[in-house]
Amino acid sequence: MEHAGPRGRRAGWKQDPAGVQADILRAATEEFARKGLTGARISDIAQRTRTTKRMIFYYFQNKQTLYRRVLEEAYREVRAEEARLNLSALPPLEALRRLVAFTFDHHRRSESFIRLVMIENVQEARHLRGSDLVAHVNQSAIERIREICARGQETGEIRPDITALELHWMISALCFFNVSNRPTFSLSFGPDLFTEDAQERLRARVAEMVVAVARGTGAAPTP
Amino acid sequence: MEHAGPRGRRAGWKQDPAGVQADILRAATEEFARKGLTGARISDIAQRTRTTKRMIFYYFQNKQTLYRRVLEEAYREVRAEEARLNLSALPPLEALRRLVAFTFDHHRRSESFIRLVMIENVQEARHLRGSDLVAHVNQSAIERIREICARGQETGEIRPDITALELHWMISALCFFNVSNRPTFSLSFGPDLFTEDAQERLRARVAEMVVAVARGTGAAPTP
Amino acid sequence: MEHAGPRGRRAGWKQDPAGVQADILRAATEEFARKGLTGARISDIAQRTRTTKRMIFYYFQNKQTLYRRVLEEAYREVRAEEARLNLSALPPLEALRRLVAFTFDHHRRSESFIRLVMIENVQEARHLRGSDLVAHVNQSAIERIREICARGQETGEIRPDITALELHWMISALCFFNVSNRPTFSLSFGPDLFTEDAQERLRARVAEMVVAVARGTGAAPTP
Amino acid sequence: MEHAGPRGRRAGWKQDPAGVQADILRAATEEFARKGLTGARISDIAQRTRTTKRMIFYYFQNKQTLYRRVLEEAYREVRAEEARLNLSALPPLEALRRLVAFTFDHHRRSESFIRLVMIENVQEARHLRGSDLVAHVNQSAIERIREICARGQETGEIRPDITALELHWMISALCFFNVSNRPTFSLSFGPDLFTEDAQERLRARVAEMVVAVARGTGAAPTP
DNA sequence: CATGAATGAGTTTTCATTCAT
DNA sequence: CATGAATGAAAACTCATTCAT
Repeated sequence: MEHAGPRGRRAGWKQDPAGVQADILRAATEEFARKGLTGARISDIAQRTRTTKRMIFYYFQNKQTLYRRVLEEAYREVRAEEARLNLSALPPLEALRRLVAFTFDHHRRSESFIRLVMIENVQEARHLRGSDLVAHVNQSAIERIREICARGQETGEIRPDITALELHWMISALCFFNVSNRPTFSLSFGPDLFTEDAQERLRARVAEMVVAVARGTGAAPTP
Repeated sequence: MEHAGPRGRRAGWKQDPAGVQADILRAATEEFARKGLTGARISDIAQRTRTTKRMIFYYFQNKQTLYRRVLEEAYREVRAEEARLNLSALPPLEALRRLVAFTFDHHRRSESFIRLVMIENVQEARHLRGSDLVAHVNQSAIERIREICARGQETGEIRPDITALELHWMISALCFFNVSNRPTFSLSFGPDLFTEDAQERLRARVAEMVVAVARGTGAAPTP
Repeated sequence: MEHAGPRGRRAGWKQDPAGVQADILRAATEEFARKGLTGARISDIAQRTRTTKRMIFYYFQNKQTLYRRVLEEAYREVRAEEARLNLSALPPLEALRRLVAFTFDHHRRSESFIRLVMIENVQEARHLRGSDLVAHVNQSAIERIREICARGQETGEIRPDITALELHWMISALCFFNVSNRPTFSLSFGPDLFTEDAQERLRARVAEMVVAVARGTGAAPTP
Repeated sequence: MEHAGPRGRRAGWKQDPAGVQADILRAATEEFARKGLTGARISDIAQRTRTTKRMIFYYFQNKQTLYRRVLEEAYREVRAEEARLNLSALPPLEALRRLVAFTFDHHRRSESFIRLVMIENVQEARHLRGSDLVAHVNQSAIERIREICARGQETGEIRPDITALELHWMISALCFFNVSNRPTFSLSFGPDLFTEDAQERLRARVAEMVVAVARGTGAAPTP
C-alpha cells in the first residue's frame, strides 16, 4: 500500500475525510471515556490517530463539540445494536428474560458507552441536553418493554400495577451498575463477582428478579 | 479571576486552622462532586471558601491530596451514618426490608458521596486503592447482610443458594443507580420517577424484589 | 467554522470569474472597513461570499493584496463620483460653498471609504504608500480648490494669505470627522447631532465657516 | 540597586504589584495604539515590559480586558490634563481662542489617545460602551464650552443660534483630524502642513474660524 | 504559622496559507 | 481554470504550584 499511485501518495489516508473523521471519533471516544471531558487532552487524542491535532479542530471545531459528537455517536451505536433484538415473537415473560440477558451482556460489552453516560451524569447531563438522539434511543428501549407489558398484562402473566418505565429502571440499574461500579466494587470485595461464571450467575439472578417483580408473585408488598 | 485586587479578608476567621480546613474540605467536596478531579478548579474551590488558593496548598499540599481527603471524609461520614442502623433485633426478611429502605433513602441523601464514587469508578478506583477506609465501610456493610443471611438460612426463610455479596450487589445497584443516573434518566423519561411519591413506590418495589430473590419464591430459576 | 461539510454550491455562479472577484471585493470591503486589516478574517469574508476561502487566495494571492485591492477600489470609486462635480462655472465663493456641501454629503455616503482611510491612518498609511491612486484622487481634489482660489484671489473675494491646501485641510477635517468619529461622539453626546436636520444644519455651518475663513472677514487674526 | 537587601532580591521590581500593572498598561497602550486590538500581540506587549506574558493575564485576565483598561486609562489621563485648563477668568471669545489653542496642542501631544479613539471608532465604539468614564470626560469638555457660550451670549459677543455642542464638534473635528489623518494627508500633499511653523499657523486659523462662527460675523448663512 | 505575589509548563484555539489534484 | 482537503506556526489562555517573606 505504500505506493498507491504513480505519484506515491503518503499513506493511503489523505483525501478520505470521512475516514479521518471516523478515526478521530474513535480515538476521542476512548480518551473521553477514560478521562472525561476535562481530563482528556486533544493532543493525546491526536496521537491515537493517523492525523494531527490540527485536523481535530478542522473537523470538529473545538473540544466540546467533539465530545458532543462522541456522545451522539455512542448512543447511535447502542441504538443500532439494540435494534437487532426481536422480542415480539416470544411470550411475555420469556421476552423479558431475553431482554434482561441481552441488556446485561450488551452493557458489559459497551464499557465506553457506560463510562460516557457516567461522565454525563456527573456533569448533570449538560451536554446531552442539546441532543435529541438520547430521546430516540431511550424511547425505543421503553417501547420494547411497553409492548411486552401490554401482552403480559392482557394474559395476566404480568401484574397490572407495574409500568414499563419501572421495569426499565430496574433492568438498567442492575445491568448498568454491574459495569459502572465494577472498579470500586471489586476493590472492596475482590474480583469474585466478575469472573465469567459469576457474571452468568448474576445475569440469571437479575432475570429472575425482574420476572418475579413483573409477575408479582414474590413477597407480598409491604403494606 | 486569578488576581482580584487587594483582598478584604472577612473578619472573625483568622487563626482558626481547624475551621479553615473544614471550610476548604466542604467547598472542595462540592466542587469535586460536581466536576470530578480534573474538572474541579482549585481557584473555584478557593472562591467558595473564606480563604485563598494559597491556603489550600498550605493545608493540603496539592490537588490530589485534597481530593483524597475529600474522598476519605465522605466515606467516614457514610460509615458514621450507617453505624446507627441496628438490624440484629429484627427477623431476617424484615431486617432485609429495613436495610433496603435505609439504603435507598441514605443514598438519596448522600448525593455528593454517590457522585464521588462514580468519579472514582470512571478513574478505575485509582485514588481509593491506597485508602483502607473503603474496606472498612464496605466490610461492615457486607457483615450486616451476612448476619441476616446466616439467620435466615438457618430458619429456611432465606434460600441457601444465595450469598450476602450477591444481595449487597443487588441492593447497591438499585439504590445507587437511582441517584447516580438520575440526570440522564430523567432527561430521557422525564421527572416522573423522581417525585417523592414515585420514589417511595420504587423503594417498596426494590424491597420486594430483594426479599423475593432472597426467599427464592419468585420465578423458577432459568434452568 | 472552518469545515462545514459537503458544500452545496449555489447554482448559476460557476465559471463567472469577474463576478466572483467582484463578489469577493464587495465582501472584503465590508469586512475590512468594519474590522481593519488584522481584525478582518479571511474566513468571514469567504462566508459573505458565494465562493470559498480558497477562491479568495486563488484570485487575490493573500490577505494584504486583497486589502490593497479593496483600498484601491474604494479610492477609484470616490474619484469617479467626485469627477461629476463641476465648479468652474460658479463664482469662487459659491463654488466653495458647493464644494463643501458636496464633500459633506459625499463623505456621509462613503462610510466604508472613510473607515478604510482611518484604518490606513492607524497603520501610518503603510499600504497606501505603494499605490499611486491616492495621489490621483487627492491631486484632483486640491486642483479643484486651487482653481477656485486663483479666481477668488484675482477678484479679491478670497484673501491672498490662504492656500488651497489649507482650505482642503479644513474642509476635509470637518467632513471627515463627522463620519469617522460618529460612534464615539454620539456615544458621548447622544445622537442629536446626527439626525437629518442637525446634519443639514452642520453642513451649512461648515460652509459658512470655510467661506468666512476664505474671505478673511471673520475675527481679526490673533496678533 | 542590584543588592537592595541582604538576600539580594532580583531587580527591584518584584513585590511591587502597582508598579508592574502600570508598566504593563504603559506598554499595552503603545502596542494597542499602534496596532489595534487584534493587531497587537500579548507577547509583544510583554516584551516591552519588565515582566512576562503570564503576568499580563495575572493582572488583566485577558486581552479585551487589558484593552478596555488601556482605553479607560487614556481617557482618565486626558481628563486630568484638561482639568488644569482655567477659562472662566477670560472674556468669552478670548476663552474660546485659548480653548482651541489648548485643544490643538493637546491633541498633538496625545497621539496614542487619538489613535485609540480612532480604533474605537472603527470598531463602532464597542469597547467604550461599557465604560462610564467617557461620559465623564466629555461631559466636562462640553460644560466648559457651555459656560463660555452662556457668558458670550449674555453680552452679545456670541450669536444666540449656536450651541456648545456644535462648537465642540467643530473644535474637535479640526484638532482631531490634524493628528489622526496626518499619515494619509502628508502622504498625499507632503509634509508641509506639519512643520512646526505650519502647525502654528493652522492653530491660529482654527481659532479664527471658530471665533468667527461663534460671533456669526462671517459670510451670511446660505438662506 | 500564615500569606500576597509570582510563574513554568502546558492546552486549546486561531489564522493565513499550501497541497494535490 | 478551479477547488476540496489539509496544515504549520503562532496566538491566547489555563492551571496547579512555588517564591519569598
